[in-house]
Amino acid sequence: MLKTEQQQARERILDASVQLFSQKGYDGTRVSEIAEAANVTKALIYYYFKSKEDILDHLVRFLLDNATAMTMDFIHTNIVQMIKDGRLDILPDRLHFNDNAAIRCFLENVQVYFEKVLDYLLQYRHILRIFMLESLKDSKHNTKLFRLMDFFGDSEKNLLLKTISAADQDFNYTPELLVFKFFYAICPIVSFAVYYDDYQKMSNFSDDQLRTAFLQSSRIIFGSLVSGQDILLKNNQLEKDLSHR
Amino acid sequence: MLKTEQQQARERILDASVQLFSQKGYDGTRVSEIAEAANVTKALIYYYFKSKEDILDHLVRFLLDNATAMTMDFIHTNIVQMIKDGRLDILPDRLHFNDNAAIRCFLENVQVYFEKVLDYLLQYRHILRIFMLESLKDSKHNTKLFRLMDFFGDSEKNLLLKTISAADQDFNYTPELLVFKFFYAICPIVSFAVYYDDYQKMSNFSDDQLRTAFLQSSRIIFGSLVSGQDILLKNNQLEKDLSHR
Amino acid sequence: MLKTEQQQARERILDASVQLFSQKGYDGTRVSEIAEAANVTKALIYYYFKSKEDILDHLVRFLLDNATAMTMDFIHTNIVQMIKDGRLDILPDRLHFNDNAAIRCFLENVQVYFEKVLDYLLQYRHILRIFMLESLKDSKHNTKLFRLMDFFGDSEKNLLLKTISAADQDFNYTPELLVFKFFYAICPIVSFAVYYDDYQKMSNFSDDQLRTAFLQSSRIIFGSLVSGQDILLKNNQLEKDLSHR
Amino acid sequence: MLKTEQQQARERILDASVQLFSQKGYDGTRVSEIAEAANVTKALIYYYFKSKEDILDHLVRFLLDNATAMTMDFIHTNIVQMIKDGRLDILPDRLHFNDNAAIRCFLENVQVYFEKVLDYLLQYRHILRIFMLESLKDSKHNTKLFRLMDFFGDSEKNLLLKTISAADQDFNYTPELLVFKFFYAICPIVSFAVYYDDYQKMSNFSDDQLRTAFLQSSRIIFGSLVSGQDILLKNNQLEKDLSHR
DNA sequence: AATGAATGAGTTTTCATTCAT
DNA sequence: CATGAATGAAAACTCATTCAT
Repeated sequence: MLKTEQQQARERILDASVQLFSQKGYDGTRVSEIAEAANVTKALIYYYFKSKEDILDHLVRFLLDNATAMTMDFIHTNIVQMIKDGRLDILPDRLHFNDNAAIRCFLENVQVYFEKVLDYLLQYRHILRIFMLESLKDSKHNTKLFRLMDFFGDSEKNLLLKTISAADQDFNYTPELLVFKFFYAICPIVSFAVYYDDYQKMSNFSDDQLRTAFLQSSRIIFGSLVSGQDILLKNNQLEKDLSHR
Repeated sequence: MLKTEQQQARERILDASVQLFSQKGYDGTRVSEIAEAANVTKALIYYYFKSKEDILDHLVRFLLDNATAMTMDFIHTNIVQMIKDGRLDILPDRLHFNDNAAIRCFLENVQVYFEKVLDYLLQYRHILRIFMLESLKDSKHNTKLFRLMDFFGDSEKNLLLKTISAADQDFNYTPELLVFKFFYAICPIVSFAVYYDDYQKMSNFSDDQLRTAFLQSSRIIFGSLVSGQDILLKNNQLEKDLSHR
Repeated sequence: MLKTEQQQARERILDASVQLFSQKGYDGTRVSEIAEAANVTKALIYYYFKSKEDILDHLVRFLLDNATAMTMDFIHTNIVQMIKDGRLDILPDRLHFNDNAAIRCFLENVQVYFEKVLDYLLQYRHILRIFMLESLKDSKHNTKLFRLMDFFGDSEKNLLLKTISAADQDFNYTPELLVFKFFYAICPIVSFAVYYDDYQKMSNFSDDQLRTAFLQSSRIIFGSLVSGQDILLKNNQLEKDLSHR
Repeated sequence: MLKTEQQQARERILDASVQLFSQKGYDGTRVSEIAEAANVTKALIYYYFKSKEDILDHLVRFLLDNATAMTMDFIHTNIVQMIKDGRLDILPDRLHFNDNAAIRCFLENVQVYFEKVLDYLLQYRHILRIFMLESLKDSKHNTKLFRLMDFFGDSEKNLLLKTISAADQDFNYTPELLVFKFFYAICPIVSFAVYYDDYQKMSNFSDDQLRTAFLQSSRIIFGSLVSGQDILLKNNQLEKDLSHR
């Protein structure tokens, strides 16, 4: 999707759509603009896609499919593998790690996964922006951002994910912690990707600086993805510390 | 804007616009839809507003003015007042509180202010949603969300704010800490307001439960608004703690 | 619909549509042509009508309503009145006239009605042509020509018609006689109206000559509308006569 | 044209066109629909036919050629043969039969011919429907239905037919009788073929029943094809009879 | 003989906006 | 204040046709 060479017309149309939809919104983009940007005729767009909306659907599906694949990969490589190795147990109420090494290993993997997710979101930040734009409207893609944000992908069609998702629910995540996770872990990373270009223009950070700054910020929140309750506890402690200073 | 009684036509038009813009986006909303929803004729809309965009401008200005007023109020009541009282000093590199009581007072005020902001954002979450929708496009309201998010209001036209804004920059906030603040403090609260209705529908929380859960989550992050560096330090500590468990 | 003075725009649109649809068919007519012929802008057409098809629907409904009204009028003035006067009885198996005068009266009324129908069809022959064109396609107006042809109008929505229609079924019309009636009474008169202009151009008849010639031809078939069986009997006789000449 | 086996592409295209043109009209049918129905690509259609209109022309010519052939066959077998046999004379003002046996023979032949025509029209009723659809518009096939209806075929290009056609004009058919013939003989049989499927669906007749019912009805009208004046005379008689009953 | 890709020139429809009253 | 009627400009979409292979 990022090739700029002599791409096939269909891909050029998709690319142009990503650019324009993410800049001007779906409704704000004219099919003729897409045609011009993709250097094809309007009619050809309708040769490849049933309608303007069909283009959007393709983009949404593309992102969703990728996200799903990546999530499944993580689950497989980490959760499932550690369970097989006997280093991790999914108890009714929590993940149980056999030893500190297991915890450390898991945390490192989460960290790696987090960075992979971040890079993925950054790579497709334009589509993500379209996604966000649409999720804010009550369009049919309304709920899909939530799904994506939960990193669960298209869970309805995917049995494995369903199982893990169920497991995650057993995770003793209280609804309150889910609120925390959603608004203080997922929203920031999505926002980071979506506002990346705007923020960069405003701050004059280099790509690397910005990415590093964000990752550093994220580390503050990290542990909570595993054990939010601990964070809350620690933090109460924190507040006391601060106030006793 | 929230009266449902026998409102005047002009207000009904604004109300209908808020609803529709926030549901379908600016471009996705037809003037005729606004007319229908407001129970007026299209022509009357053009009697009260110069153009469709003029309606949007009014809404944006309304939110911005309110936000500005609220921010200035906070600055006055806390920062300025504490400086006058000699309890707070703005040094070239940081805020300096004279004693623990001052810190505690400040933190409490921040907390109160935060809740006020939250309620404000929740009250006008529909307009905020429009704001967000527009900020994601490269419309002329593009940059305004950033300004709003920074609680700086319409800084160009406001000398006092300018001064304070400048002061804030001296705040010894490293650019890295601004990244943290933006993505882990501002984004969450804005997202919370914007996705409030969607999240509630999904989670079946009551208004109170959801608000409380979010405020509780926020407390984790709070201190960092004052002293982000400390949080970062504490957090490194946290990680060590976790791994030594 | 036939005024040529300073008509209202809506009527001019309908008139232009009748002309064009009947000349070029519905599919063969462009909305822009209607606009030009009606001397209005394309946009105004969409101000008055939901779509191109909506125009067609209006025309169809117009003809149907008129036909229904005329049929009901006939039924009232003749059938119902004669029943009230005790001159006509609807028996399970046939119409029973009390005396020859009643038959003669009825036949005269049928004749008058027939001419009224003919003039009506001639007046609206352009709409009828559209009707026929559409009934030949499997459009949604497919079945409506049959209804119109049966002079029963929109029988579903009309209780009185329903009753009479039911009476007509009791009329001892064998299915075979209905075939005769449809193809040798209804088809000719409808065809006459629909092909009127073409036939006239080809034959150089004056309006009066053509109309008279057709009415004269019709008289041959007439009795059969009342008592088809008789005609069939007589006709067998006829054939014998002819062959014995 | 009715084979369903492994037809050649060209025939499948023609078949599909017949189906679609007769269902949706020429203008209402898309080339892509024909392609789909014929299970060929659009491009192949343009390999076999010059244009969409070229397909229609082929169908029209096909029907016309057949009708011409059939008419010529009849003329040859009956008129010409009877003239040769000295049983029939074409006088300047009328057909003259030598004896009753000749009349009887001619009438029988007309009857047989009529049934042949009926079966022919029924067989190609779909093309006939297209024909009728086009004749109602002012397309270039406008006048061809008249020609077909007159059983004259494509008279311009056919010298023999021209002669016969001329003879027919000498036939002492008054213009009034032509009106009768056209609207009460030709229109019914054409309508019967064209509305055959619709009528059948509506009436639940079997093929045989419907055909028989129509032929029976036709017998009433028959003589008039030979000697309309007699029918008219007889009919006046008929009316008197009825009224004296 | 066959086709996937491509298109010019239209088509229907939409929409923000204006205007006479 | 209020509105029904009107519209220019442009939007989405269509379609018969062509062309390179």
